[in-house]
Amino acid sequence: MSKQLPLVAMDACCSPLAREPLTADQAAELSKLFKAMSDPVRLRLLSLIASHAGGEACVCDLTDAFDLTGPTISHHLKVLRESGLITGERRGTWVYYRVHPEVLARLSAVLVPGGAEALA
Amino acid sequence: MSKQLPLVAMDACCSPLAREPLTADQAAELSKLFKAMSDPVRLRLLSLIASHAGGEACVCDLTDAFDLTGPTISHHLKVLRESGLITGERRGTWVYYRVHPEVLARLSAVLVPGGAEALA
DNA sequence: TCCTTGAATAGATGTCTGTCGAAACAGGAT
DNA sequence: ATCCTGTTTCGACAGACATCTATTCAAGGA
Repeated sequence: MSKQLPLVAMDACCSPLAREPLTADQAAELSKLFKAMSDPVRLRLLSLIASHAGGEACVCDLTDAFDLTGPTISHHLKVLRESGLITGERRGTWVYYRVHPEVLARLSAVLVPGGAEALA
Repeated sequence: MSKQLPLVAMDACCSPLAREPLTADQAAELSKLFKAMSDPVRLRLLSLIASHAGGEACVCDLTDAFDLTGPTISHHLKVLRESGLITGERRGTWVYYRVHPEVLARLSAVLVPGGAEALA
């Protein structure tokens, strides 16, 4: 549980969608992030974690918010983790997740012209 | 070809992901947009259209940029159209597409805390 | 009118993905 | 050591999706 840092969105980051055509590689990288967020459950998970007090939430909190089994939630968390959007850390019995705000920020910047400057 | 205006992203728009948990409905709407952008080809199409001179591109320009058949490109354009991200207009022989920048902007705003203000 | 070209639709197919139940793993408590 | 609870992994299955070929529709030009 240590190699899922923001490997993505580092080079495919800073050129807004509308400034010049994405290369195939950039598009492939970005699409992974969007795909991770293309599921309603994962979006709510992301939002639950991001908006939770202290910036982190334990899996137990998350599971209760859905009519889904534990394994399904765990699967979605894994997708978010492997996309670099969140990280999970085990502390004792529970596992706590927190978001990587930089990744969200970069993604946000890609969508709007001049969005890259907002990161500086 | 007229009812695919920004039906989405109008009410699920303005509360950043990290401020409060998304409702199931908001997540469902947003996920449609992200799903539309979760394909590399569609991302490149979006970028090609958005960055094209005059803010619009005809299908013929787009098709040449990929090793894909016409119907496949047409399919992807339809997905983007039905998600409200682009609109298409026929002028004579060719069909021209352009993006809806507001939708991209709202999406961008959802991702970052305080992003909603950037729209005002 | 007919033919040609650009674009969309229809149908088919192989792959990916969201979900589940069952089982395995990790820590703490008894 | 043994159980109990929280979390992840495994295997399976139904539905969704990207792509293709063949066909159809739209608009001009001969």
